[in-house]
Amino acid sequence: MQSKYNPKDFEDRIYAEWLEKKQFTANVNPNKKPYTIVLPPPNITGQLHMGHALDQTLQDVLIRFKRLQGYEALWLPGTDHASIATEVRVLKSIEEKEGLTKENLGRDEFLRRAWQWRDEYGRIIVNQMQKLGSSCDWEKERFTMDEGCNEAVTEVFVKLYEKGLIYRGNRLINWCPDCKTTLSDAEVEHEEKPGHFWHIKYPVKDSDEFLEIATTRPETMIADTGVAVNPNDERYSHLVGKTCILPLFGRELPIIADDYVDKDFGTGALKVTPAHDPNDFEIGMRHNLKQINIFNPDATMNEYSGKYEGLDRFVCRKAIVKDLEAEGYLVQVKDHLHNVGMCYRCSTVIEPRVSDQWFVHMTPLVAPALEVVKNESLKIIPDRFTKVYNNWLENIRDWCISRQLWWGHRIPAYYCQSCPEIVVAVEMPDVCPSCGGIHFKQDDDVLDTWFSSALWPFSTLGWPTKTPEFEYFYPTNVLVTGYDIIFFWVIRMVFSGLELTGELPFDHVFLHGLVRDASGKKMSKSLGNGVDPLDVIDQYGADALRFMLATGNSPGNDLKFQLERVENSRNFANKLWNASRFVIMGLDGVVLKFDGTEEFTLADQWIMSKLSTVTDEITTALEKFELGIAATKIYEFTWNSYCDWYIELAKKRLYGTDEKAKRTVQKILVKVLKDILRLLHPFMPFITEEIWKFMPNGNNMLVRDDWPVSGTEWINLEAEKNMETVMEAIRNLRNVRAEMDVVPSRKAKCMILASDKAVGDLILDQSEYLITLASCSEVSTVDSKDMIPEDAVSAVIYGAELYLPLDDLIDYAKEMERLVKEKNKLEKEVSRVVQKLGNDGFVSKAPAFLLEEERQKKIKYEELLDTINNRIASIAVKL
RNA sequence: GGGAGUAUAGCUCAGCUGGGAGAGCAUCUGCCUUACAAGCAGAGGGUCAUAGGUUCGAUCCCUAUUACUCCCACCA
Repeated sequence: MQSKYNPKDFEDRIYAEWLEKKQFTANVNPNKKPYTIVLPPPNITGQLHMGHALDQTLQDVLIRFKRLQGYEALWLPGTDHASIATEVRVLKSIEEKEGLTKENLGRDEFLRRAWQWRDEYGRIIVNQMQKLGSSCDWEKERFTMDEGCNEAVTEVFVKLYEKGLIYRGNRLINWCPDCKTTLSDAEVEHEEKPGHFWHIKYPVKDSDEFLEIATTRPETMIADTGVAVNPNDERYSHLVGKTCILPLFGRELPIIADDYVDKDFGTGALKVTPAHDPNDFEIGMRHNLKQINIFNPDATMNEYSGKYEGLDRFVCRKAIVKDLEAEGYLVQVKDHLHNVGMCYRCSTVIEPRVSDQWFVHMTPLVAPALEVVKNESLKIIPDRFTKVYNNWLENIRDWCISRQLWWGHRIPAYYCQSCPEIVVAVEMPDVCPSCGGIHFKQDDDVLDTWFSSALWPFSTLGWPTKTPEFEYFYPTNVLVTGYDIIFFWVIRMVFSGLELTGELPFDHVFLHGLVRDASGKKMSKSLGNGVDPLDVIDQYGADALRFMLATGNSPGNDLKFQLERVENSRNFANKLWNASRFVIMGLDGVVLKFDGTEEFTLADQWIMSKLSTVTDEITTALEKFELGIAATKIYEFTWNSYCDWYIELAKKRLYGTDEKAKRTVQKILVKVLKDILRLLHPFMPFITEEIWKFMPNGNNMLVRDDWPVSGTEWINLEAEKNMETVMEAIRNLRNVRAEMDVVPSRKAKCMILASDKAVGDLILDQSEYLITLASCSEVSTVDSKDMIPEDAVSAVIYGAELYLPLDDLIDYAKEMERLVKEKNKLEKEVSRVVQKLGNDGFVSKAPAFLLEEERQKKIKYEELLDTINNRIASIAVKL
């Protein structure tokens, strides 16, 4: 093994071995319990970013943990066709390279290009995931538009249609004039933007009165078909039922009364534009108002707009305002902040429009989805997002699922060319059931990309066919994804799974946050602040990146990406690498198995006891999805307990001549290291696998069925306590020496003056560690102060004073300073304890163990303080 | 207009069921001590946002306030 950890030497090779030995392949296996995660399929729009790396790291930690625990663990990978996003990207790239448009290409050629795109990016994505170490079962890789998923989508559409849950309706929908397609409500992003309130006079017919109307969108007046006021508004009640004249156009508009109108907002009079505003649409329905569509698909004005025809909507707005002003209809203009809906893909302002579309009828699907959260069969982590989940479902409207795009699942609806009949079926029908006609045309539209995503947990396992895989692996166990797609995806999977399979698709949702850059901004291509996971892997290794991502934050919180933290993780890997190297080099190829004849030292008992505890804690943390806690624990145990202490404590025996002692310490070193590798493997799979090869009996791979069990028989609190005392002594000695500026090479005698004989004996018994770790030349006990030379400094622990005679090296002023500092600290502690114990409330109400603890502390601190005070007194005379 | 989150060391963040505040980085001091300078040893640094409340006891629970962030929402 090389002295520097160099992940490039082995990461790719290890991954290839895993694949070759089919370590990630999951099979139907009645002898094992299944554990399933389906990967949130990345969009094939481009390369993976740091957010994906986070998402996948969390999943990989969980799936590797379960695989090690002995589950038949399936992590099913795949990619998403991402209908609108991909179509936009592909078209843009074609336009840039060849100057061709969608229309130039035609549907078939466009689709051919899109599939090419998919193949290319699908490969890139798989490669990236493998670099990261994702342990997916690649043999089961899926794509949302592959044959099986296609079949599932069609089947679902037909089924839901037949059940009345999908219908075709003429409704007001969100239209993106740039993408030229409808969008669901979830796909519209709202942003508050400064705008204006234009107050316009609408003359009342056969009168010299005017109705003053306030609007933010004057251009839509072309489509006005009424004016509404509140029925209780006395200012206008005499006008209800009359007619007013649309300025500039002269059309007559009925004045109606509707409760929707707020008397106190604007002027209390509302122009009604049923074809281009959701509220007006509803009002229009109630009052039978005409709908006039005034926009072309690209949101330029259409033929209804008279002289404004052909103008862009915003240009038209200016023109109309100018004309209104010129003709004296414009009363005033006010600044106004209002919410503007925008396309989540291209940020173009959405145009509400009436149109024939396909919808999912949501009401019947909502109740079961709410119920599973209420009765806790579905748990969302962290819990606070259940509120978000509930709130969305409670206010949901029907889901518009048809898109005027080409890249996607084509809607299985067939229009008879001889009569108005629409047939929804898996295959194109032969004969029209109404008129007997034989010519059909399939609906041109495709489905919302999230329609197929909603089926992902089961369509990928073969559903609607009840394959053995589906029966075995479904329902899946946990869904890991970002909180930003709760609406788009998580909820839709839940209600789809419940409706179609009768089961929850997963019982836990584990949500993580977004990855931000070091200054807290969202990473994005347009801002250019994205960090490419591959670059980081190239520089620091995949394990370092993974470890940083897994420890960076707590569930549901955003994570700031900091290279220093990756570096720290890399250093940790290096630490482990070198510790392993040290252990392995010391083995001289001997087979090591505990045989019951070993004599364990205090240090051995201590590390084994700590190992048992930490194993237990890590297992529990992982089961509770507390990955950050688990990672921190293994980090601390490895670095602090194992490397900083145990290896140092082991060295003397390891280098010594006592063969038996040497073998014992080797056995412990190896045992603990092997468990560290197992516990760390979910987080750092590459390095742990690589080191594993060098372990005795490490010829198998580490990946499966090898999670350590916490050996409770090793737990030894007495040993832990005693070892802590020894460590405390060592720390104090080091501290004293450092404060006195005594170089390590200068060894000193250590004389123990024990007030508690047990402590004195313990230290003396473990004195070899004071010699190796605290630069002591020899250690001895003394019975009284008289036996200690004049020029000595002391380290005080509970139950003993440790004196270091340092002769000329002692600077008493410094020593005094140190002692006073220590004294102050102790006085604070003592007064705190005294106060606490003097509090009747505490004494009578606090739990007994705590009371006892405090009493012990009081005794301890008072004794320590006493000792320090004596020292101070004796030094004072020397100054 | 509703809802949520965050506020802890100079920076980035942990802190599980209330019981003497932690890590990494940065800073200071000393060390090439035969696994590791991507290291070792030691040190400094925090009225846990503010004000109340509950409690014997609050960083943690409750209320209000402030600041920042985010989500949802058809008042034109």
